[in-house]
Amino acid sequence: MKSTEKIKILLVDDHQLIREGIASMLGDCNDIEIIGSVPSGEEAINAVRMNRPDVILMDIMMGGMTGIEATRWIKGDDPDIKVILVTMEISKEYVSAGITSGVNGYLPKDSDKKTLIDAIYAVQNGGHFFNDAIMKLVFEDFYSREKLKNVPSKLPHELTKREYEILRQVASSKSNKEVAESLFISIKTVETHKTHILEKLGLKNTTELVKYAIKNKIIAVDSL
Amino acid sequence: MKSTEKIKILLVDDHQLIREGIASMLGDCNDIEIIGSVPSGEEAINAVRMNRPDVILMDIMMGGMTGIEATRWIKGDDPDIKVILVTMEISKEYVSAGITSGVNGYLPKDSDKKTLIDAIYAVQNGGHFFNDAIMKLVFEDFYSREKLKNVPSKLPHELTKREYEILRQVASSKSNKEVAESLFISIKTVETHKTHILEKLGLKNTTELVKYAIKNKIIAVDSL
DNA sequence: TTAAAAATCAGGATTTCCCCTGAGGCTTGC
DNA sequence: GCAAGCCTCAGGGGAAATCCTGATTTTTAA
Repeated sequence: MKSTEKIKILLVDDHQLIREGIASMLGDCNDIEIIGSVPSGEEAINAVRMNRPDVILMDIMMGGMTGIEATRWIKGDDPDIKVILVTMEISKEYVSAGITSGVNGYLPKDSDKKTLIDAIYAVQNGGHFFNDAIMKLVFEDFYSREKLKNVPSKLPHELTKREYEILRQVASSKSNKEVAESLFISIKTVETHKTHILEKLGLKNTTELVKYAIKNKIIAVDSL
Repeated sequence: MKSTEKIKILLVDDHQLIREGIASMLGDCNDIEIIGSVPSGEEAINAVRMNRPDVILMDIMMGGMTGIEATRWIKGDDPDIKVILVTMEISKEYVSAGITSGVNGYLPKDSDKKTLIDAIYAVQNGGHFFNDAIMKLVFEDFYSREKLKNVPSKLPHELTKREYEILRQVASSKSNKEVAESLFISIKTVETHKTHILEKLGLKNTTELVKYAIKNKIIAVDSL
């Protein structure tokens, strides 16, 4: 990039207030130009095709497509476009997923102006930018993983042992029939158990049951 | 620990100069008492059995036994004794090895007095202490590993935008009917899309689709 | 001991899912 | 223009899931 050219920024966030806040933060910066401001990942993808930005500042949690998903899409079209994810709360899962999808930076929404501009310059120059809180988060995750190798997971006995067994199998994408065969019981019994499980946990259907199982570490997500 | 009792420290380093340097740093601290000062890991283990310290400040690289090895021994006898490793240079291997063997803190030798005392208090209160350089080191390692994961994949857009929209909604536990209503299209269309999605992604049914969506951060697990 | 909870199963009704074939309209790229 | 891909919809059918009521046996807990 020639030094005379401004860094072109695209803002993506479903809250207009946030977008305008960032825009005003960057307003008096001579080297930076905001070329677009859209409220969703879908529109971001379109905007990028219309007018290619250098750096995208994007929220993670948005109405439709997540920032992660949009990043993957955009990077698929043009890997040289830099993406900085901006988020309310930082969570380890999203940091690592973000890095895997190729984001170049990660900022909390309460970052100050200097941090924001530093981040933009850093990614524009081919580097990456993750603030201390995020590095700390990744470290804490590393620490707990290294330290807590063999800790037996305990979970509240909301469900009976049998129900728990059914839950695990159903969440592993087995059909009622397959579960029945695997446990040598009737399909009708499986159905009854399943009804009880959904009742007890306040869930609607099997898909919510899968999410419950993943959330509570009853099954692993990578089992695919 | 009663607040009237001092924190009992054991110093372990094969350089007497270092031990005395640390001792003098902690000399005027009323809450801290140095109960021992030994030049090797072996002697540290003996010293611990004679007179139990609360916190051990130990060098990593020593003549015989390393600080890592000594930590493992000591923690095997009494896991409640806190260990802070002190080192000349930081290296990723030693940080991770240290954490695995249960150290509670990790300091470079050029730490100032305040940092040293902060670290002692932190581990004494059940926490851990790793300075910024070490967290950064771990993060950079994490970053490069995560980023490498992405390089070979480089997968094209497997799904169309519409299919992603369907996928997102289905994975959010909506029924075909609900998805159809939300998008103002026919249930039959939703079914067609869904069939295509399952085909393209090599999935069996809706539960696997949910897991795929979670794994790829298309939906969040905590949306329950 | 007795009551409650858990685990098992059935019949029947209704809905939803999944798959198949086929097809019309639409935009995009060559 | 024309092929290709995408989005839309339909009919039909089999499989599966969901929901209901009701029941028996075993296990657990009060």
